[in-house]
Formats: sequence, structure tokens, C-alpha cells
Amino acid sequence: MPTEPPPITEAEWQVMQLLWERHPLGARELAAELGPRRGWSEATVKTLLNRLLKKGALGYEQDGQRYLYHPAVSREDCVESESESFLRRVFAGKTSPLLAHFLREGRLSPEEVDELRGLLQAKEKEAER
Amino acid sequence: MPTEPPPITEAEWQVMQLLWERHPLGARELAAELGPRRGWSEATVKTLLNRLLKKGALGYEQDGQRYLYHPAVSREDCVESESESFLRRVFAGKTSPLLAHFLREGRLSPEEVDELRGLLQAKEKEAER
DNA sequence: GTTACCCGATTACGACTGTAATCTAGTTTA
DNA sequence: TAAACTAGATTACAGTCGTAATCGGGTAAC
Repeated sequence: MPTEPPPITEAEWQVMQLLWERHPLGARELAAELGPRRGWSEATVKTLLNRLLKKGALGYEQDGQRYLYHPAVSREDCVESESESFLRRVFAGKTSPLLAHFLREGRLSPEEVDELRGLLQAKEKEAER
Repeated sequence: MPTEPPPITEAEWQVMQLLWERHPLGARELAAELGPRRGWSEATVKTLLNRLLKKGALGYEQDGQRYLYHPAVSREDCVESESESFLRRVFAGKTSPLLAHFLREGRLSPEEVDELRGLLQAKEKEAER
């Protein structure tokens, strides 16, 4: 069973997403990337890093006198737990209406449609069993 | 354009879900239903009702000396705005991975699979255009 | 060796949340 | 009519969040 990840807030997700893509990174680099695109001061980024450390969502290795941060929880686990809570809250736990909603609203390339068809077929077989 | 619904918190969603299903309802009935299943005191339910009124998410009609509450924002609008924010936060705005995730994780009846296949086909045609 | 600087740690602070208790004014009851 | 009961309005209060400024200790530069 994957360890239940700590709750990650909206602002913290931004930090995590970047670190899941690319790590390790120092506060400096993180701030350089996130600051402009989120309108955050460097201080704000540092606060988020500290909170994520405290939650156990990040780890670090010392690099001279600074830290190089890296994720300590997997993206999959976080996506999973956030998804579950969203599903429960907004769609009363029923997956099918959720899928219908996003299928209607989303824009999908033909390739994506194809991939999803594949997954649906797999699902179908599984249901037959 | 549907009016942007106010942000609804986790606890408030419970109240809204019940009222979307069945309304109008008095604070008494709401509390009778939500209290047990959420472990809330009646006072808590009243607080939530007040906050939702203040946000404009609920309306009421006077019934003697009490209120009968009813939704003032549509479930669809709330679902939509909550879904958008979830999609952005957790799946970086990309619908396809979201669908793939819930397709993999969810349990679907054969009928649901069928319905989804229909939606997929519609999507496909739309993409061809 | 002082001085300026970099960086993590600590503190700040108002808004929002979850969870209630209390107040207050009308209503029912003895 | 005084006591008890409703039910909405107001107040409470600790924890979290977004957003930051400041502190303190080590490092580099002069």
C-alpha cells in the first residue's frame, strides 16, 4: 500500500509539479521558474518549500550551504489521493458521471481518443469477468 | 455565460449536494440528515447554511418563522468550476491523462462502459471535422 | 578582519475553514 | 403572563493557506 501522501495545497502543487518534472533543484532555481509565472516573490517560494519539507512531501540533499530539493512522495500517490477526494466531493464517488463530464467538456486529439478507446475496451473485458 | 459560482468548500458541498437533490428544506431537516452522517452538530449545519447564504449559493423562502432553503447556483456550474480547477491543479489542464486515470481506477458497469463508448464516438466525429 | 551577501529558519498576518456555543427575538405552553 | 422552546444571527476559536518580511549564521569579497 502506498503511504498516504500528505495533503498538498493549490500553491504547493505548483512546486511539486515542477520538482516531479525536474529535480533536484535549489530554492533559487525554483523561485526563478515559479516566481515569474505565478507572480510569487522568492520569499513565498521558500515558505512553500519549508512547508512541504515539514509535511514530508519533499526531501533535500545539502549542496554546500544550500539545499537541493527533491520529491519525497510520488506524483502518482498525490494524484490518486487528490483524485479520490475530488471524485467523492463533486461526483458523489461515482466515476461514470465524472468521465462523462470530462469527455463532454474536454478537447481530445484523435490519438488521445484512440488511447482512451483502448482503455475502455480493457475495462469492458474486465467487467465481463 | 453561466454566472461564475462562488467557491464551495468541502463541508459546504455536502449541504449543497443534499439541496440539489431535494429542496426546499429547513435547517432542521438538513441537520437531521447531515448531522448523523457527517457527525455534525446542528449548530454546525446552521453555520454552513449562513455561509452559503452569504456567498449567494443558497436562497430561501420564509415559512412561518423559519427558512426553507434552496440552491441559488446550479449544480452544473459548481461541478464545472470545481472540475476546471481540479483539472488544472492535478493534471496540468490536460484532459486525456485525467480520463485515463479514472478509467483505470474506476469500476464501471457494462452499461456505463457502453454509454462512455458512445460519448467517445461522438468526440471522435467532432475531432474529424 | 570587517562588510556585504546568500540562504534556510522564524515570524507575520489577514482570510478562510471546520466546528461550535451563545445571543436574541418571536412563539408555544403551562 | 411568565417560562420554555425555536430558529436565525452573531461570536468564537484554533488550524490552514497565500503571501511575504525579517532574522541569524555562514561565506565571499575587500
